[in-house]
Amino acid sequence: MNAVTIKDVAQAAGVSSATASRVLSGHSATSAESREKVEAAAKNLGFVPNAQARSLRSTKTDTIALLISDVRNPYFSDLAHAVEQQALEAGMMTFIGNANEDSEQQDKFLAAMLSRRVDGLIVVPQGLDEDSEHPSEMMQRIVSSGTPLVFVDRTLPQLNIPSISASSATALNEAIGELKALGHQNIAFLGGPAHASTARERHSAFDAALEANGLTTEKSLHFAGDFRAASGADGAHWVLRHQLEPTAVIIADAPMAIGALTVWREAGIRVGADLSVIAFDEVDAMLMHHPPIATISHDLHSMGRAAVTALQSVMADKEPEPQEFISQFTPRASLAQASVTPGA
Amino acid sequence: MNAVTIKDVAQAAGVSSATASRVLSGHSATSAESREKVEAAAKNLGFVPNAQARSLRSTKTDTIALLISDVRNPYFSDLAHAVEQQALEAGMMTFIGNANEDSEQQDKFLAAMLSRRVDGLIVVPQGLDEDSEHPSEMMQRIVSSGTPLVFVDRTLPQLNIPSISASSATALNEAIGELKALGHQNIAFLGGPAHASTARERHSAFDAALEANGLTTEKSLHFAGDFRAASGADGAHWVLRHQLEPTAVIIADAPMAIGALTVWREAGIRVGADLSVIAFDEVDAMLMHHPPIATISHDLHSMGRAAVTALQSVMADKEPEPQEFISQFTPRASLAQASVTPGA
DNA sequence: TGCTCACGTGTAATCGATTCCATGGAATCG
DNA sequence: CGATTCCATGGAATCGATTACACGTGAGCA
Repeated sequence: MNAVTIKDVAQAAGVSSATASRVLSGHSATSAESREKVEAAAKNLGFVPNAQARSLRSTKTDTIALLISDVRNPYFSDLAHAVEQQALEAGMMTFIGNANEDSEQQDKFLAAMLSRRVDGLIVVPQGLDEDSEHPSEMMQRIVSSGTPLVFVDRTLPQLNIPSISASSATALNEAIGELKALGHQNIAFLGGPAHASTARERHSAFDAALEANGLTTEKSLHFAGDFRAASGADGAHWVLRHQLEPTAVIIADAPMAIGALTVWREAGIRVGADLSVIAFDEVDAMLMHHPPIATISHDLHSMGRAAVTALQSVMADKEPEPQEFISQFTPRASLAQASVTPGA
Repeated sequence: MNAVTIKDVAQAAGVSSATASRVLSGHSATSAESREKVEAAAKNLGFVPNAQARSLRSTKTDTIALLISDVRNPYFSDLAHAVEQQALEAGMMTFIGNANEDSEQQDKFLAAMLSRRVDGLIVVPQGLDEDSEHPSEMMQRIVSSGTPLVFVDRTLPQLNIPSISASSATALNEAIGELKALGHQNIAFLGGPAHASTARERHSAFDAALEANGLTTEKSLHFAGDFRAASGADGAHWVLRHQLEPTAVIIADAPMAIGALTVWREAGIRVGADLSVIAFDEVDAMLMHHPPIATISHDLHSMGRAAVTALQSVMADKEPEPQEFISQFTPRASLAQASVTPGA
């Protein structure tokens, strides 16, 4: 139906298509007269430029792609929102893709974006399933295609790609310090999947914080989840059955925390009395919980904006300055004196 | 960097670009020999077809767009996920756009999609701010552009567009019946913004359910929120101060419910004792709450799939069969005998 | 006055694929 | 065996914009 092209506009305005193009893209010099005529004609005919044709010739699409690992995780949807807003301000559309924590879907999306010749890519990289030496073949192709690329949240250390990430060291130090002051000795950690660099970072920062606070690190107190609610629930059962009877738990993301807290509620565990809980990611549900849950949070809005800015640097052939955000610890009533151990 | 075109592939394979194209798109008949040669050459050179060029000529993009009103609302991110998965199965990419409950952003996104010539649009329409006679000008242009379009979740009654929506009448009837059986008389409703058809539907179904159960509808017990957490919090305060001292509340979506429940927790109201609560949208946080919150939920996965299917019908110039999903009521421990009224 | 320069404009090439059309050779049929 | 059909293929047009290049005109300068 929309058969109105720039030629139609040009004809209606009585100029050539070159002039019409110049007016509509506002680049070269044009006379006030033809500018007026072309604009009137375009409006009149309801001209909608064909983005395909435009970017075929001009080799830019004004589109970037954002690949996240799970749209339904509020952490990533917040990030996506921040990226999208910032990109919009810079006049670019954002393709949001969903890897579903699955590197096959990731590759599919990346292939589609490559084929669409997006101007740049912001990726929360999926790790490598087993073969941790080589990032996925598709990721290699992206890199060798020369498409501007930055990583956000997670990174792949094998590749030398600008990354925007967060450091939880300071926050975990504070958190562990607080727990120790409350008398906790056995602190469990419900972590994320090892293929995510954030999960590894949080885990090692946890160990470092224990040591820095003079507590012993205990390998058996680490549970490997997958950042989803179901694994948080599994972790919650695991905590209850653990022979060291941990009195405090730190959980690596919000969905896992919600899963775990649901199990503890059902089991009659009193969080903030029997068990102290700290969760990564500040989401509204943590404040709804009774008692409210202490959190370690990232400034996702800033991270999203920083990722776009870094990408713009790469697109302009500049070296983006590396940036690391510091997470913040917020103590709340979910922290209590270590006293009774949770019954099974 | 990626200067490898189909001509390069053709040359490397020793055939013409026409043959190469035929092999790679798998349409017309090609000999086994050239098929083999072309495929080898393409793989060898790392050929990535240029989607712009392809769709410029073939006038299809294998891309649909989904416009939702808030990515950070789990309701919509679930819907987006369902749509995306279903579209992927049908070989189409999905552009997810975010209206932010704002019709200016909606229009911006729609314009971009129109310009990109997406094959179809699935839209959760924003209402009209004041001028409820005319849907936004951009929406009119979409319609007159002939781009296949379906509405999902919400609808715009002024336009005759296929819509996939949910009916909460039955579920609300059950819910109100249950509340009445528990002795509740004054039931408050924290609703959504009037510009959303779902908010209107839920509100009128609420009134109808009251009447059907022989309770009187009371206008002053309706609070107009905006589907976000902050307005839920406002609504919660409003409930506490209400002179009719409602003993039960129904909340129109999950973010508002979380906002409201946070306020009530802070105020020391015992949900499931002092106050009975039912929330729309089944999200994990509702089960985490102590006590778990009764919900009225939609099958978003099916709705998302149905939307894609309906869109495919429209794209094939067929009339999609209209479909309405029935929401489901799940009673939980947040419902209690009406007894004490909540103190202020 | 003559020359250069800048500016607005039109013509035509171009981006990278798909696809219409013509062609030559093989296969099939009477 | 000659005619017809079918199939694989190459040449060239095409999609709708941008843009390199050329041209004419009027201003500025010596």
